[in-house]
Amino acid sequence: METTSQSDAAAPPRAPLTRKRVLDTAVALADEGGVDALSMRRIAQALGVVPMALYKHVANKNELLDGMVDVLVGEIDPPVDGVGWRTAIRRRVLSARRMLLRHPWAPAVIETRAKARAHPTPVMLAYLDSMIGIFRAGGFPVDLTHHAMHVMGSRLLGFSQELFEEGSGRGPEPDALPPEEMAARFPHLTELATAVAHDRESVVGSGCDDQFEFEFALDLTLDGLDRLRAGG
Amino acid sequence: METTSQSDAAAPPRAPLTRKRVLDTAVALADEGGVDALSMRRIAQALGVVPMALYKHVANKNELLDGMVDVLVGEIDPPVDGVGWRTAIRRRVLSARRMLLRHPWAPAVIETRAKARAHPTPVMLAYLDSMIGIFRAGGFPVDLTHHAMHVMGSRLLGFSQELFEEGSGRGPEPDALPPEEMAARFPHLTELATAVAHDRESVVGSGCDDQFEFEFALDLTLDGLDRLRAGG
DNA sequence: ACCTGAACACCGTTCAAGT
DNA sequence: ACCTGAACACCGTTCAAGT
Repeated sequence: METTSQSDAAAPPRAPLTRKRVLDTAVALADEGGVDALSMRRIAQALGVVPMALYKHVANKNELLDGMVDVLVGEIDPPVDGVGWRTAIRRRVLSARRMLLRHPWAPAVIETRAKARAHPTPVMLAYLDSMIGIFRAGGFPVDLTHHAMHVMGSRLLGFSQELFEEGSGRGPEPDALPPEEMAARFPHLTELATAVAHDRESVVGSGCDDQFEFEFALDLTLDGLDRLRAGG
Repeated sequence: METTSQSDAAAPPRAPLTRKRVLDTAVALADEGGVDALSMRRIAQALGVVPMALYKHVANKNELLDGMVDVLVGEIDPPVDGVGWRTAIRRRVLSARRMLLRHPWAPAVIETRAKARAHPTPVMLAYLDSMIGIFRAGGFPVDLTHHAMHVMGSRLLGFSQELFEEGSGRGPEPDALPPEEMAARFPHLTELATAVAHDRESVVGSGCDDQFEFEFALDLTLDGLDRLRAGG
């Protein structure tokens, strides 16, 4: 195959390769053919680039998947002011659902990413923080907000299990944010995490009691169903 | 490498290869190294068998994954009699949760399998049918049972989205059960499906209104949270 | 008729050789 | 210093050649 020109007027550089272009192309390919059909080689081909060129913008395929999830979280509508917590949460969750319907491969990828990484990306943290902020502004005390986030879990982003597992002794991740920056950027998340940690200061693990949270959510659901049943 | 013997007293045949042995080994390998580390070649190696030998017992890797999910569903405790619907559902869901904790790779696989297949395996159908049966026996009318199954969705088996998508015009699957067998083996499921179809006989699609179901579950959850908040 | 080794068309990623 | 082709160690699956 011949190049279009060998003169110094080179072929149009087709826009420089950027992280955003790589991630957007990856998302588009996954939308078309599912995540199984997604490969580094195919993304490169779609961008008219040699496979190795991608590695300048993403460390490896796992990090590419993290980046893709960030793109999706960015598609969720930002919270609206002045409408009350319930309307704000409801709109946000329905926006997240619309995003998931556009990208049916997303829940499975998010599920595996949440299990594989010790902690979520900053984009994900910002989403969770903003969601917590809505509950807090709506008059929910910290502990009920904590339960509420667990209850909403599977509806917030298509997760079925807990949002993020504990680091489980793997030690701090290399790309963890310093605590001060965490507190500054994600104040609601920090407040909640601090309250939870203080709550169980005498317990070994500083994380949530996942079993309790699961049963709390389950009982809330069963209560609701029972009420409907009794009401006819 | 030499064979242990060339005499007619052959090496112990290590138990004949069966579908169950293939699936159990696959589940064990996934438990150890995650689903990414699972390959046909590795399963074969663990069984001391040539890779192609597996294809006598599973059609391909996707069908292997379906079989693995069936193994997991089989680990959920059967329903208990004489305890009331609420206790029965609660125990069952908590048993499903324990299964998921034993196999952290399961939700992502179930998620992808539910999206890839047009309909669930008979084992999965039996699980869902039995769950519906508990609600019905507990006095829930069919339509409320329908909503309840959607509400419980993500807790029933770690699904986040709808349990199974509509066939979406792909036509009947080759391995679909004939309607009479469906009705005989899964009576509750059939009753519910019939009621739903009748409900929307004037609508084109015969499936559920997923959007309605999602909002129903969301509002049930929000009602419960609001009640707790108001109660202090 | 049954089984299986080699082969095919892929993968993600490394690395040394080019510019 | 930067970029990249070939190569490495894998995949799932086909298929023809063996018994």
